[in-house]
Amino acid sequence: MSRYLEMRRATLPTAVAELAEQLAEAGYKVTGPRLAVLQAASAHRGAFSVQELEQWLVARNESPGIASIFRTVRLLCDLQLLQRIHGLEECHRYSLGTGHSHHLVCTVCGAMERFDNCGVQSLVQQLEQRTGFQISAHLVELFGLCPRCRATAG
Amino acid sequence: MSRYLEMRRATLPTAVAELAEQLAEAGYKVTGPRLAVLQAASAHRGAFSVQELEQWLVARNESPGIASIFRTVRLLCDLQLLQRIHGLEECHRYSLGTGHSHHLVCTVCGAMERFDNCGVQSLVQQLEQRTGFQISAHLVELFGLCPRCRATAG
DNA sequence: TACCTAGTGATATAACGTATCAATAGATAG
DNA sequence: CTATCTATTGATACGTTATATCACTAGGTA
Repeated sequence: MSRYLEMRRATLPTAVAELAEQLAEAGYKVTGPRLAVLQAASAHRGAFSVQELEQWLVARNESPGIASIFRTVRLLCDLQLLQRIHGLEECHRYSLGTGHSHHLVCTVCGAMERFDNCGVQSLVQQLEQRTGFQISAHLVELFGLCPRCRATAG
Repeated sequence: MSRYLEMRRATLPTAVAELAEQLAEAGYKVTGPRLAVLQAASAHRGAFSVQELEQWLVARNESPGIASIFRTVRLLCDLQLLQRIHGLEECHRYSLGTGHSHHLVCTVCGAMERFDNCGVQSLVQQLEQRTGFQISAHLVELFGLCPRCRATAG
């Protein structure tokens, strides 16, 4: 394990330490700015934007430069430790979590549920036959009101 | 019908004239810049970006200011005459077409097929029961190689 | 035809993100 | 433990996409 991570591990939530280990295993250095971004990300339950991470970090006087926050987010996306969430109007939110998945996002408060099986396989087959395309990726995201906002909004 | 549209109608492709009429019916003025954008949009078969519209218009010395191109694109989106296409990495492309639909986009050349029935109804019901969310919108976009690029790429 | 106001163009501004590059800090060898 | 090497950082310039502002223009209507 990285020396720096070993030194800081006791002060870190388990989830953050595990993510940091995955960084190290992938050959990336575990640095202060990267740990800070991991902490910020794991402090947000649902979907978050880079700006929200920055605000959280600034409020705790732990903020790396904005460029490093973007770089870390990008790195985590590349390593599939972070998922980009696509919205109807914007595509600038992220959520911690491994591998391929989809999101059901509350349009009021940003609360989020992940789900894996999106059931587009038969649609994909059908369209491949009809159009001759070879389909290699898909985007499925759902939007609505979470139970809490549903209650509040009436 | 608008006087200006009546005057120019003979010079316009049918599809453009029909879109212009829908603008007029919705209470918007049919203007030179708006007609120019409609012509540019209908000249592009598949998905296009605002920059591509601008280049097409500049090449024909018919380009309105970039602000008006953006404004018109936005207006057409609001009126559901234009659809925003959400990509895996970017969401800055558009396609002409009415109402709710989805897109199958070639990741190499941008060719596009629209489809209406995305078959997420049962997924939506299932998730509403499981999560308590009230789902009101969805995003379903597919990506792959079109027949032509598939042939070229081997 | 004249008038009113929606619409336009030029440009400033904003949001989101990447490129550059000198300085720094984490990892490794000795 | 220290020196060294290079990945990483921060500051900032830049790029792209898009909206806000505001004086001016042109399309619709009486």
